[in-house]
Amino acid sequence: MRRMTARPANAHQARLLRLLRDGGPNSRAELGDHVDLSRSKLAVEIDRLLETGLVVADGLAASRGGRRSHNVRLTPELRFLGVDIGATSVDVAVTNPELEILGHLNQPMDVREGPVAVFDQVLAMVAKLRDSGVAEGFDGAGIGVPGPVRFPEGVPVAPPIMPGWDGFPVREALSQELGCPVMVDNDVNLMAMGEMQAGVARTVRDFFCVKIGTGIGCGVVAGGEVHRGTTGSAGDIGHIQVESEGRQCPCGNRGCLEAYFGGAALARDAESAAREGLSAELSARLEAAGRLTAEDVAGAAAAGDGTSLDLIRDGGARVGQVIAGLVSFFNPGLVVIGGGVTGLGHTLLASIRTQVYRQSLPLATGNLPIVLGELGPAAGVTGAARLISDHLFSPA
Amino acid sequence: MRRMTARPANAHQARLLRLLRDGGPNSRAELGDHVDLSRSKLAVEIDRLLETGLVVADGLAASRGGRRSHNVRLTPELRFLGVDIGATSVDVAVTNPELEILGHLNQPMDVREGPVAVFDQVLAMVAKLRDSGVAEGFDGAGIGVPGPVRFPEGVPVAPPIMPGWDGFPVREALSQELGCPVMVDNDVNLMAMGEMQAGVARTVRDFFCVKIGTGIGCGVVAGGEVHRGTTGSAGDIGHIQVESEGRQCPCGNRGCLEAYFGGAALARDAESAAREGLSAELSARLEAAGRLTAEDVAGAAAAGDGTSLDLIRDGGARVGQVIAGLVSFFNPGLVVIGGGVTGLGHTLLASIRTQVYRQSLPLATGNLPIVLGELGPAAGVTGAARLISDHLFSPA
DNA sequence: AGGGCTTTGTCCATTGCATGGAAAAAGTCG
DNA sequence: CGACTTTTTCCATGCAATGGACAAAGCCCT
Repeated sequence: MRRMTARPANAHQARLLRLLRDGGPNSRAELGDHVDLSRSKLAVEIDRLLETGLVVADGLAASRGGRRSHNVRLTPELRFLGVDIGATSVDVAVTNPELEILGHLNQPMDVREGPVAVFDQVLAMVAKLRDSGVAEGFDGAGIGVPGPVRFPEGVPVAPPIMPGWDGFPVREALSQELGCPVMVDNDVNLMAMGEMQAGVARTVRDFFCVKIGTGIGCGVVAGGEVHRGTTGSAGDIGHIQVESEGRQCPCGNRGCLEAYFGGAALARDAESAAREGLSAELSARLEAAGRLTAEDVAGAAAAGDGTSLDLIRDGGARVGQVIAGLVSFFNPGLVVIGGGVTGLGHTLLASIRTQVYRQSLPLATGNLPIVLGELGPAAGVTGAARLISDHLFSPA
Repeated sequence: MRRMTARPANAHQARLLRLLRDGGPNSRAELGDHVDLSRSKLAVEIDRLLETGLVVADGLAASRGGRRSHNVRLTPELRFLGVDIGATSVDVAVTNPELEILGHLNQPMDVREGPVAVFDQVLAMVAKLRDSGVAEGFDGAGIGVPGPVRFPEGVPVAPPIMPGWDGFPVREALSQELGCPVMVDNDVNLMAMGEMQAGVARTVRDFFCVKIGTGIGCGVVAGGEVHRGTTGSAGDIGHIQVESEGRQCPCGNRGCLEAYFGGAALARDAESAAREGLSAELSARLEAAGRLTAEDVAGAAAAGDGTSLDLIRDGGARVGQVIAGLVSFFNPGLVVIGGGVTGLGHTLLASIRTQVYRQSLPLATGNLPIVLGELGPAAGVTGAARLISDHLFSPA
């Protein structure tokens, strides 16, 4: 099947494409209400978009009191691929032009096996999705990796938890394999973009998105744009110190946030608690599985286990302590909590909120919502699709 | 004298004005190398700027191997006023169109006396500068205040250390008095803009600027733009917690950074040390003056007083601890340290550096300069002039 | 059904933006 | 002095964008 080749020729066309993508109106008349252009000029640009094949006519709109307007829509055959590589699993999804997910696969995986093995697995998952019929090919792909990325080149740099990936040309390699444009970013940045596209952050321009998975990271959005920092490592908050002379962290320092909370720390603390006999619930689960995970703690907490609840509350307080400082610094309009451990839910959220509202200045927290992400595992892949679509829907 | 009335008519003209302001070339030919325009179009835009009176012809440039180019420059009579209101003093300065300071006054003052009294003092200082002949009138004024500002309206909001200023229409009032356009911002933001205009941050797009005066604040610049946050309180880092269950802070919390360092905390700690007889040097100074200030500590440290050096080192470590976290979060390309206590100089700087380089991730600190501001008290007023000049040199 | 009103889409003349080429003006250098 | 370079102006041309006129297509009311 022939894929998308054309790109918008100017800013107006890019604007129109994004409006159509983001659930704006799709009648020519209403589009005119959103782009500051005369009706004549608008007609010209839409006609050109029709010529490129990026949009197609789509019948007539309901009347607004006069002649009915012609509808247009993004060519429905467009397909974007979103890939979200985590520390221990991969998500792959296919979206339609409106970035709605048509098919989604998740598989366990270990990034430490290196780029070649991971790519094989990702390509197999892509093939499976293709076979399921949701796509015959892709017009673009976005991919997130759990570490810093030199964004313009799409190459991971010095990723602590991804040995073997340093300098691997992810963008180039995936583009070769898929035969379409590819963009690469940090996984937390994509989560933030996902929540901005289709989740809780749709109307906010300054926010951050704390992702608590195996480790802890944070996507930073300033003025509607992802802030990546000078070397692409912005948002790397897992090793902020929360306790001087505190616990030893694998990174070499002491008292890091990740030494106290995150999937890894939580599992470890739960296992010690179980071994010390502090919780019958956790001990039973440890007995059954041989090891404990964050999900076990979540389950035990849901069953009313006090030790698990304490672990979650303590962890939330640590995270809240860090977030409180960042809120004072950044003054966001929203804080989103997401990632694997959102299963810990409202116990965690309450603990974070308490800490932030107590520690930050009233002016910064006065009207500051702190909420769980809406999209769960779909956030990353949606953000990945948004990343490449933003790229393709911008002037060539 | 007639003041500037015209504004650039389009983005090209604005671009040209800023190039001329920021020490770019001023021959027509070289300007052409910097703006992506044909020579014909460039000539048209420059001619229009000449008509508006914003720029004037200025002789011929040296030859670059052929016909000599005509020079242009910003109308040299343009004058900007920069006002920097601190907690305990005011700076007022007049700049030429290139934002170079032509006259500068500093006077002690207490913001707590309220806007009316402070305005009287500022206007008297302005009159004095005017009488000195550096300006007959002003084409625009920028003013910084030590607290959060609702930027579009130019109104302080809920400023903790400025009772009586909440909601006071600073922009409106000053504009009335001076008869020219006025922009208002937080003082640390202006310091950051100042260092970006004429100081150490000239070539950096992501950085922050920590101002340690009576209190501690931070100007945040992302992508070359000041980040003000949702309510204008971004950079308010003085009350980030550095010690759980730590010292009581006037803000109501415990363990805030400002409870440990900053002009106020340093003076207080020095006085206790003196009373406890820990330092002969400090005791002597306390005896002499009846109280101690940050300058006394700086002086004692310069004289080799161990207690003072310890106070500075401890404080620097606290500040460094906070900055380390913010560096991980924001991944800046530069950190600037400024404000009143820069007299503490390299002892402070070394202590901050040690802490940051030890605590932040290598990728974020690998090539991260941490330096003292270059401009000292001129940073704020230069930033204020830049603020209003950016405003006036943008399309009407 | 018909007439008046509204909305939408197209056509067209006009204006302004911007380009690139030609030619003139003003230099340098051997 | 002549060949070459750089800068500036001039001009024809093409594209961008507007707004007005008008036709098409709808609504609603009588």
